[in-house]
Amino acid sequence: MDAPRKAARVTSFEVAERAGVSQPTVSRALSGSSVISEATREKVLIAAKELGYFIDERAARLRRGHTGTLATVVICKPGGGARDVNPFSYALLGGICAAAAERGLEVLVSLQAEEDKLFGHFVERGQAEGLIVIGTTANHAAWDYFRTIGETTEPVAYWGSPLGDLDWVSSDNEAGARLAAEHLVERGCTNLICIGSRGSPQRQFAERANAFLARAKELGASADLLEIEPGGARREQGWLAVEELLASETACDGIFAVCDALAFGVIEALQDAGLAIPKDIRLVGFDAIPAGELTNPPLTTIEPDLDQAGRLLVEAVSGKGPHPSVRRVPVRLLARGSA
Amino acid sequence: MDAPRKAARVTSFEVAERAGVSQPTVSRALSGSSVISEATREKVLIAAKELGYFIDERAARLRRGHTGTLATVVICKPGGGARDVNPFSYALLGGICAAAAERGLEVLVSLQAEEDKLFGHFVERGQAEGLIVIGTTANHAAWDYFRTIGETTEPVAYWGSPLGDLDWVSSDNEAGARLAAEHLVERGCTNLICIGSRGSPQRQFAERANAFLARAKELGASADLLEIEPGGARREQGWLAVEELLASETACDGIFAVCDALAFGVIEALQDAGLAIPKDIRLVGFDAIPAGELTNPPLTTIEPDLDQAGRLLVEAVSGKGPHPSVRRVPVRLLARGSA
DNA sequence: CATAGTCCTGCATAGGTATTCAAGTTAGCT
DNA sequence: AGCTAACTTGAATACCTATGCAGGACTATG
Repeated sequence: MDAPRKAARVTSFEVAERAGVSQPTVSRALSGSSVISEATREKVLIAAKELGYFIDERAARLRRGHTGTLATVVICKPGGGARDVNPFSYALLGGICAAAAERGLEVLVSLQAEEDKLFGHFVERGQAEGLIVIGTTANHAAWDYFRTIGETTEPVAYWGSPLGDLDWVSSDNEAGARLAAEHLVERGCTNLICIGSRGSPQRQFAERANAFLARAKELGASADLLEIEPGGARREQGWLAVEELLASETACDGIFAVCDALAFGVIEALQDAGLAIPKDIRLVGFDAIPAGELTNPPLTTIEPDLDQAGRLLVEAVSGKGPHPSVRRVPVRLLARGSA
Repeated sequence: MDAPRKAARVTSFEVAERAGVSQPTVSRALSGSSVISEATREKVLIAAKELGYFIDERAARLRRGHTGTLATVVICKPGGGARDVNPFSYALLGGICAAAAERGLEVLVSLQAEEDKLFGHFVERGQAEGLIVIGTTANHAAWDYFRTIGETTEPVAYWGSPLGDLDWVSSDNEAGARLAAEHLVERGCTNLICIGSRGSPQRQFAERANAFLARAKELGASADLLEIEPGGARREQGWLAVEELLASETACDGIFAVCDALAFGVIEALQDAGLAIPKDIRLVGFDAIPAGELTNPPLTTIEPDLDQAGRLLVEAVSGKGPHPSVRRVPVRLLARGSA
């Protein structure tokens, strides 16, 4: 009873016939780049519009041999899946999409936690020319898998790879951490605590922590690391860290949390303890996720240039040459209320 | 000097040769569904693994005639682009991805604000079988465009379409708004204000506002609408609405903001005015975006079941029949601190 | 042993575009 | 007018897989 909804595709042959030219001419007229007389192109464009013709990307890509598409895998937390993604990953995804659009590339996004059929293989299956891997570093299995992928010759770029000698892009963690230290010291803090981790797989966190501690000491402040349990950076961990800090009665008037998610927990814990931010303790985060505006006080944080980040990632997988390198995205201090 | 990195693709013919069978047999062995002896399948799988063979999706899709892919367009704010997306859209995207994965579908995501080459046309160009449109309703040009798309025979589903008689899915706005009214009245509020809009294109907001006002009055409370400027639902608008409310000296002990983003502005404005939440005024939002946990107090809100939302959207574009309908996603009240 | 039936595999082809190669046309120049 | 060069177009084909169809091998049954 149901009439078949799929109208047969309009092909370039039909357009050609209507325009009174050959199929290759249609192809050339529409791809635009080729040498085609303006009159002919006009005819073809009109015929195409009249027939409602659209290039069949399936065929075009097969023939062309490439797709103009860039796959982005957002590694999710093992349990949570696509519903529990760090807002920073989404912000970064925005930067990637913007950069890809600048270059006329499409973006195929996969939010995945467990390995399965859909997990990667975009490049091998000819669906994309490059692969960008972002997301939580806490999913070891996923990172192991994508490390393997990257060790083949495929163009893969990682945001903050936790291991291997692969191309990866990240915020300029050291510069950001130094900015945080300087900001706190300038505002009179003398006893600083860095809440973070030096252990794998949080390589980025280690960079931030080390640079913060070094710069703080350089500036004459005392500075210690309060180590969180490695693997993931969640609000609860920030909360627990402050619990520990207060229990130990360590002197502290300034805290640097190596990522905003931790900082959110810090705010909560400090307020639970009746401490005022920034009066009693100043706080700086890292990542500048938008939700940082909502806390009370709003979170002062280090903001990476995500447009630049997107560009570097896209460039890394679009470029031809085998140039393994680590690229740093510039950061700035985003002063809001907490420090 | 650079050796060409692109190794020529391994084709099914090469696998066939190595396995001592024909190309069609390879195809059948790998697609799995067909009738192939176990011994032959084994041989083929081994040969494929040895050669590092992957199906060329470009060719497979051309031959097959479909792609197993679902395009999702996130409509962005005209100026902001991919970097200024409502967190709710991302949460919804998570639900869509999860639902698509359940069905073995891939998701092609496009974050776009301006109409250009990449703006849609996924289905027409044979890149996807269905199109899901989500995102801000404030981008009129974009919605106009996608309304046109939807009026052709293509399978398109919208989240909260502002116009037309198209398939669309949304939260159960009326049920949610009633829950909000009941919650506030149960807690003793008698003078309620709804901050929202009844005007197009925010059809969802109108549903929420109307249902809230009706239910509140049903319960014997006074309830009025404080209309915001239509188009977009931003924090600043919530802030301005409270300004206006306070200036008018309207009695008010409970506020329902038709979306969380507005509610964030409400919190800020109330606190600026020295009013305590929930002591002086109770507040309920709508959407349950994760950032609502961070405000002080955390935002009580209406939470739609986004897994269900994803499933409905995916189902709407995967299904065959032309069944224009509006589907409602169940909601629940997420009681946090603000009411 | 013959025949029907079942199961598996190979042959041939379609799917729609981009590109190579060659041919046709027109313009430019002496 | 004659020749060359530049420009434009068409014919044929490759890209790689999935599938309709037919045929071959093998089993079971009479």
